[in-house]
Amino acid sequence: MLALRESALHVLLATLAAGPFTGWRALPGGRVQAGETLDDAAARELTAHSGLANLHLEQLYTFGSPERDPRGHVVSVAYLGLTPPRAATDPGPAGKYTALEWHPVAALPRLAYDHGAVVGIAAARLQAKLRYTNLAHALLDDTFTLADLQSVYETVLGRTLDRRNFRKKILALGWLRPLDRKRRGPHRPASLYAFRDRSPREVDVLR
Amino acid sequence: MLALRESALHVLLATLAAGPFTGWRALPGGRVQAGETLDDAAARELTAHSGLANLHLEQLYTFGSPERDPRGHVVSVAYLGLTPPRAATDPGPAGKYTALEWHPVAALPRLAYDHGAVVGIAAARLQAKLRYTNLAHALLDDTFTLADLQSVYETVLGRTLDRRNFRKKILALGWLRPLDRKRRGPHRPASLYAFRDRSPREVDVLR
DNA sequence: CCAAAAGTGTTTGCTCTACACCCATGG
DNA sequence: CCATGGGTGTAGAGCAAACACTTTTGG
Repeated sequence: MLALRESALHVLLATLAAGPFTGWRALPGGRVQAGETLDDAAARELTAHSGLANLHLEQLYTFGSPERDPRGHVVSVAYLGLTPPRAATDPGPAGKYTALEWHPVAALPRLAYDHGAVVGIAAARLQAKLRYTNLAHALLDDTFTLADLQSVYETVLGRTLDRRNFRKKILALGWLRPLDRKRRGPHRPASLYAFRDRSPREVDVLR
Repeated sequence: MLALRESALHVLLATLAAGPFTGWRALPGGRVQAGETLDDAAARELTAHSGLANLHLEQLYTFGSPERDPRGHVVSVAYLGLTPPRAATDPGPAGKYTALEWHPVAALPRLAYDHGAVVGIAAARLQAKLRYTNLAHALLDDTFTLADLQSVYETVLGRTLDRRNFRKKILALGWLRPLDRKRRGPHRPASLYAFRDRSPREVDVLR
């Protein structure tokens, strides 16, 4: 589960209460139940642990090296989840974990199993898909300013973008619907926007 | 396993000798063995059935719908394999299959399980990666002409490309090493090329 | 000498990039 | 009125697309 908090990429980590890595941090997860789709299992596990629901979840990669779990040969199907800011608060302890907390990806503790590598692959996938899809919607609340949206791109891509060029390009894509509302604040109010459509769209680029 | 034969995308299909889909066509595969990586298992199965070895193999997607196999809940990790023309001959019957044959993807028979969908996802992945990686090397023999290479792109992308622009762009990438040999034929001989490096490279494009 | 594929440059339009100033609001 | 972030246009460069003729060989 990835989210942006204070302009930094964060990942939701669990503290393990049992097993060979007791006390270590790891990605939350669980087993597929009989008669259940992999997608369903990922959504069920996520909701059970964190209360988060209805978020973007997509299959990431399947890990099956025999030595990844000291207890035996386990195959794990990793999922990439994305959370908008309003849902990205620490859920606290739940079920089999003694804690569930957001950690900045740039400064992670050592993770149990091969989960450190999993986070790296997830971040790379997010960065790649942001370049050619409308996936940014999954990291934003329903309404947002263009500055918010630009911040998503800048944080994930790891560099700054020219504000005028960004606005031109992103508006030309036609993905956004301008709202009649403004976000008030200490300075000039910013126009609010929403995505017209959250279903996947591909494009030729935001470099 | 995908390959290009006579300028058409083909897939290697097995004819099942047992099970609920006896006589149907399906993608060749098998079970992971104890102590074995998923990648290793894919390579082992491929070699065992077809004698093909040392080819491009990458994880494609993991399928786990409970209803995909009538015998029970099976999770399959699908791999995308690519074969150069010289290896893409029908391997004939082997092991648990009564036949192993290349079929054009454009006119497939009905496949067992959900394998029809798997082939569709594989073709889409191939098309996407051809656009931004040097993956074409896996579909070509060691030496080839620029016309051969252009044909790979045209076949997989499904449209024709301007010969002059194609040559300019592909040579500008620096991926190719010109050889001192020519391919003789009924017409003007064509210069032969090889890939300098078959390790994965990404680029901004061949549209 | 004919058929067929190989080989090669230039022009045009478009897209991306770089860049600076005024505006609206809260405090 | 001041500080701060919001909002906007244009000019130049680089890239992609369109396009036709000559060359080389085998038969």
